[in-house]
Amino acid sequence: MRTETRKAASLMDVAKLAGVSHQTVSRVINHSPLVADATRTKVLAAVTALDYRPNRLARELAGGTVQSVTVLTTDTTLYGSAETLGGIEEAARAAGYSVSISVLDPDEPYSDADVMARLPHAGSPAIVIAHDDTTGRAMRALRQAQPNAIVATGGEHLSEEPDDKDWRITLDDRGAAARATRHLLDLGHKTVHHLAIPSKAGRRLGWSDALAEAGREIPAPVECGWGIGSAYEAARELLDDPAVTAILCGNDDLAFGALRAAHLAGRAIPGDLSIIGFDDRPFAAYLTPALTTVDLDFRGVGRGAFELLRRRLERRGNRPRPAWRAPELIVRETSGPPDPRTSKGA
Amino acid sequence: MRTETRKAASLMDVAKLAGVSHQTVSRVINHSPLVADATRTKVLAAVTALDYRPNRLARELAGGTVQSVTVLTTDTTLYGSAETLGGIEEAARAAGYSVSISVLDPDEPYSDADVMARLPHAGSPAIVIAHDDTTGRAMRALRQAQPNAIVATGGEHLSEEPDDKDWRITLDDRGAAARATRHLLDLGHKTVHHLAIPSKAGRRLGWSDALAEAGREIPAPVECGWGIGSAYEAARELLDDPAVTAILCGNDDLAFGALRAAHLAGRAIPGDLSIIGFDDRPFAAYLTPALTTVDLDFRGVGRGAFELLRRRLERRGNRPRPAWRAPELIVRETSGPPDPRTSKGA
DNA sequence: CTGAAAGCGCTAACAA
DNA sequence: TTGTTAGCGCTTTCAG
Repeated sequence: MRTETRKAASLMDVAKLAGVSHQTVSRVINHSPLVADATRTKVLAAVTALDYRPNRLARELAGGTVQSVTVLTTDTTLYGSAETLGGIEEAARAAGYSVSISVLDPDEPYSDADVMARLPHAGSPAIVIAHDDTTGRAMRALRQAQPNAIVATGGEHLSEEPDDKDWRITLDDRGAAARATRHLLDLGHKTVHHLAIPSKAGRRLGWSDALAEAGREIPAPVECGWGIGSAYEAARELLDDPAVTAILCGNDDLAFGALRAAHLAGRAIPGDLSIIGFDDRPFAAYLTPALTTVDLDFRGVGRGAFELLRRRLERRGNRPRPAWRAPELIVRETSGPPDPRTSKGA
Repeated sequence: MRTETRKAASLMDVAKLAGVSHQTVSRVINHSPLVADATRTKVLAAVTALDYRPNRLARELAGGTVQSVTVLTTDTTLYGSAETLGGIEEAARAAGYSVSISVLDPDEPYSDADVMARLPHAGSPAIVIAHDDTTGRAMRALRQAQPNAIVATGGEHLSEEPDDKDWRITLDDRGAAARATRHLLDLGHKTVHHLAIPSKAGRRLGWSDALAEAGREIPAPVECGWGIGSAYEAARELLDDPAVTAILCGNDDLAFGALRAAHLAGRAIPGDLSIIGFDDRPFAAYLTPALTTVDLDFRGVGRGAFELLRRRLERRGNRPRPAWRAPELIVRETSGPPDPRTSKGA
């Protein structure tokens, strides 16, 4: 049997037991060097005896010391978000910060005030994982209200501010998309189609960049959701056209759906159809055939975002140097030269 | 241009501007009925003018009113965890609570104190998403220290306490595993093999329950990790034995890996091999062939966990009645009768 | 209906 | 090296 409901010990309780002032206890807790060893020992004993643990709330309130971040996103399940969140949490915990999350409904038209209301108090630090319109808007709202306490990740398109780099972390998915598209072109495809995620992200831009640069026809991108199902439907339609020999997908889930549609349409991969995804999720290597895709280091970006935020808050140093992997095309089995015998159309 | 660094307005500021005491402002904010309409109007005007937003920290400190939960888990990426977290957040936000997360390393041998240190202060409420040894241990540590402020989800096996139901939410994955196994047996399989997730969860028990009940041979379960890769390796080995005609997998990722291995081994599905997963993740329906699996309502469980916690904290009512879907076997294309022509062995 | 006083648990600034 | 006095922004309790 344990003592169940005894109130938690406070600084005062420890001070009394140790026969010192509460301030001295505070010093010990905070590793101040200005405490005599003997005193420290006494205090520490009392701390142990009472199983004292500092109260984070009181600490933050009194000190004005921020030790927590709120992360705003629209989905805890979306791969990129989940990984980014994991990275933030990892770095935050290592630095002694706590992290709260608040998820926004992608379909809700939040006002600036709505967004602000998600924070524990005015001016409290936040990181927004920006990847769609809603999170983009949230980012801008926070950016206006508390320039110093906000950092965002993802979605290049979501801001036009030039000093962007001081408070945002982005992955160069635009460049990566261009490289992936060129890879397909180099393989001999006449053009590349695009299944787009709801985010009007760099991927879409990079894709058209590469096509334009190569002087190829730029087909209309097909708007999909985030999920497999939407890509499956979209691809079914797209594949009615035998001239479609290559598809760049906005993420691995879309590629997954496209793969399924291709299979059902009797298209051989990569002979009849090449498919490239984005994210390099764990399943990508285990699809049949294994998916060519772009590795995106969301976890690293999450860590970087936290570091950037911390530096702004603590006003020391400046932007951390990137400690995450740059996007990289992982060529596997779903991309290859178009089979001349099967290019029925065009 | 906005005013960038002006300190946030406090209750006092509002009070001054409205010409009332800060106490009255507090009443207005908290919707106390004991305020004259005229006063309320004045106050509200001041609130708007100053863009006042209450400080959650101060509120909790002063009132002793808890408005936040900490969620403990080992992985933000694992499907079950991510969904459960989403459910908790959803319910928590609706109730005006904030949610923090803290992730534990599955390989770290945490002491009870380590676990407690993850909370903002002694006695603060927590929900642990328990699905492996580490989270199970964390659950027990918290359970001892603050019986009223903790609720856990998942992993039936992780506790032996009989009054369990008062502070835990579990899904009957044991029963579901038994049903899935029987489904396979009914289809004509002699026995069913099992690819096990690291959690010694009900799934494993249900599987052996059903086999024992039917008087069949119970093969040794194959220990896998959480991921596709581990199942792929395990299945490759398992499939060397032609007598293996049915595999129940601990989750959909494992089923995914097994599917890939089966494909490479030249096994026709479901003719040569039946595979069943767990979770009914979005991709399950889009695998080729589509995966037979068990729908598990993690999100609902997350919501339920929060509700249960809240009731304990607010000491009102009792256990909420389950508002989540019971596990259900979704039969798709990977389960079928063994093809007599191909049962080379046994 | 409203205000004044006290205090949540802690840190900061100063004094001793 | 230590203690004292404020006060963070709010809620609670008690008087008016």
